[in-house]
Amino acid sequence: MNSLTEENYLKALFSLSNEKGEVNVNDLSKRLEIKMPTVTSMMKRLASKKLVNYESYKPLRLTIKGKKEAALIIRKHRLTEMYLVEKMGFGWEQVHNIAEQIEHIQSPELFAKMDELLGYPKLDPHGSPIPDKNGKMVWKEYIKLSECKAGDRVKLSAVINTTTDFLKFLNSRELKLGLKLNIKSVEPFDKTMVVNYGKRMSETLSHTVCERLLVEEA
Amino acid sequence: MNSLTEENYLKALFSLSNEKGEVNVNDLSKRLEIKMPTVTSMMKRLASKKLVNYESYKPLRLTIKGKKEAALIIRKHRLTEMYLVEKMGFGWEQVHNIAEQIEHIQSPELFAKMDELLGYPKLDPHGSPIPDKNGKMVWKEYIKLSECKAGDRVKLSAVINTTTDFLKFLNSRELKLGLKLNIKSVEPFDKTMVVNYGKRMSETLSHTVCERLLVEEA
DNA sequence: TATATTTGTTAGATTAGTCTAATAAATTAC
DNA sequence: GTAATTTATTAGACTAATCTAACAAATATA
Repeated sequence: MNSLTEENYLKALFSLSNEKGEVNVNDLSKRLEIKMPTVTSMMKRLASKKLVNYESYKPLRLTIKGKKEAALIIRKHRLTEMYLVEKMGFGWEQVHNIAEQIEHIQSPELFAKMDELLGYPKLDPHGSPIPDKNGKMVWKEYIKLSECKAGDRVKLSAVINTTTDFLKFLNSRELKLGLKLNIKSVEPFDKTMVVNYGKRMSETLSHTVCERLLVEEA
Repeated sequence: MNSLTEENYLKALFSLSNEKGEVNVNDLSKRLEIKMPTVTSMMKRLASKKLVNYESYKPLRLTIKGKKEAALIIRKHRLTEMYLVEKMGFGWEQVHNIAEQIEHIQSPELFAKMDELLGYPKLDPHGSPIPDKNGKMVWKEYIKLSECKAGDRVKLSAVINTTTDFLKFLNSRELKLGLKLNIKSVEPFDKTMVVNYGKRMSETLSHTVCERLLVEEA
């Protein structure tokens, strides 16, 4: 069994690897807000548990076992978020911190029950895939809204980099998953987009926002 | 903020105090399965946080503040047990270990939501009172079934000393809270009782079982 | 390429939470 | 009322998880 701390390192390493390929001690240190020497020593510990392949001065890599354990923690996190939103009535901007704690609960029964009550969902409230019981996780092929062009009609399918403030911003504009968006124009200077959707005929979205919205063909 | 470990000491001390009045280092040591020197040093820590009144060789006493914090952890535990049973479909014998973990979650919103969804329950699935938001908790005046006599008609209102095995035993006899029991006879030799209830016309209950069943006048 | 900067490791200290061994106080038994 | 037993404390060691300071390797820059 891994400690809560070890689980947090695994999860962070897993996420960073998916985000940017090679992960350094420095990257992990910044993500976890833990000093580099501490990270180095934890990497040695996780290496001794066969969860990480660690060699001095080389990029950090999870082993197959490490990836699986990380994915199963993320599974618990995302099932919890989905449960909190779907069954308890929380908003998608409220669930991260609670799930961050509940993901460490040791009880296969609890998560099996959530899964069952939710009808075995494939995606969490932010559109991210929920890894299956074996830790398998597949992202559908989305593109960023920022990569689309004027005239495109797309469906909003996932949101990434989901800070509370960003999610509150999306709430304020009634931007929800599943929504169809029409891109009216893209400002060449700053890549700001003007879109319409639902009853909103002309909403302006900054490039920063558009980069965090994942869409597919409508 | 108290650590998970500190919370467990507070909770154990609170429960032991309610069970037997004066609590020694030795009692707490046995309850937590932690050696006495460790308990002594934790008591000094909790004393420095004004949660426990500690004097060498004297019985341990929670301060008002310590009692309140302990009761609020028990509140989270019992709300969670109730939620797991009422909203997720777990059996009363399955919820203790999950609640034991979830009681440490730091999220007033989560427990407020459980409370709301449950309709502000006063009792947990075992009939124990749920402390209110101020840590106030009142036990109704129950007596042990073992203290009743032949001919009494009583209502089963709470169960105590609820190990998983005991709760499974109750399940196997269809013994649930709210049930009306008629005491047919009490064996003077070993205090075994013969009772009937529901469709069961003659069930024999050992003294050990009867001491763990709390009843009130039917 | 030599130097400066960034990144990573080693060494050593700190705190929380645990233990065992030794000792001391309190209680119980004779 | 002394001795035996139980209970409690002190002292010292250990692991997990963190830190800072110093040094070393790798990378970027001039």
